[in-house]
Amino acid sequence: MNIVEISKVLSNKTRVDILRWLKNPEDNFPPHQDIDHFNDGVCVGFIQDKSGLSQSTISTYLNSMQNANLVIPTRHGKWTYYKRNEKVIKAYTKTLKEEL
Amino acid sequence: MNIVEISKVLSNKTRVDILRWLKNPEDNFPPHQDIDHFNDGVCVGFIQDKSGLSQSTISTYLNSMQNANLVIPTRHGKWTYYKRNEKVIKAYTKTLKEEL
DNA sequence: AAAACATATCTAATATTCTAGATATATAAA
DNA sequence: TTTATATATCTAGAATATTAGATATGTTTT
Repeated sequence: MNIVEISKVLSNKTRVDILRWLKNPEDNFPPHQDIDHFNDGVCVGFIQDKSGLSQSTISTYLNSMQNANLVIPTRHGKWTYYKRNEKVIKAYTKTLKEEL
Repeated sequence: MNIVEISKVLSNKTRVDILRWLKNPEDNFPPHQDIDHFNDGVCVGFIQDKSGLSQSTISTYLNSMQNANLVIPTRHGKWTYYKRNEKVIKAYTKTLKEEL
């Protein structure tokens, strides 16, 4: 858990938005077609649509968020679903509260 | 209190270090000459020495931290002292814990 | 008033980030 | 096995961040 690396992720509004959207997928995204739940998170396409940015940009963002261990990807067929890594997110906010 | 702006400040190791040093000035800096306390924080020169970066760089950093309301400057004679803005720092960590 | 000192601002070179289009890869469908 | 679809990666131009030297400003000292 790296404060500077995670802070870099959070220094962009869209990436903060994505983390927030993923907190309540039911409220922020339409239901998936192939699976009837958000257990593994939300597919890239939905996140892209909601953000309004390009596919490659969102893929890059999600990759950086994954490198910082803020999200966890799961492949289902041709889709990749991303969900929050609550453990790391909690560790980060805890560390900030204690050490900042 | 702007999450993205504050996260930008925290996305640099030196700036995070500065905030931490300012938490315990007595432990991290030599005593000031003209005033015998750290009530208004630490002068720029000490922070510069400790960081190892140039005067202009540290001044720029402190300015960005001030713009994000993370630190409060006070002028004493020819020195500028910077101290943490605990109110904003706390608001930030609280918001992150609740909303992230 | 001049010199010295601390800090801020200006300027510029280099590095990094942002962002999208093009292309590659992986999977599913026809 | 060709075609379509979803996502990842590559490439590159524009924007922003990093950083320091030079210079300006404000303050104190002589």
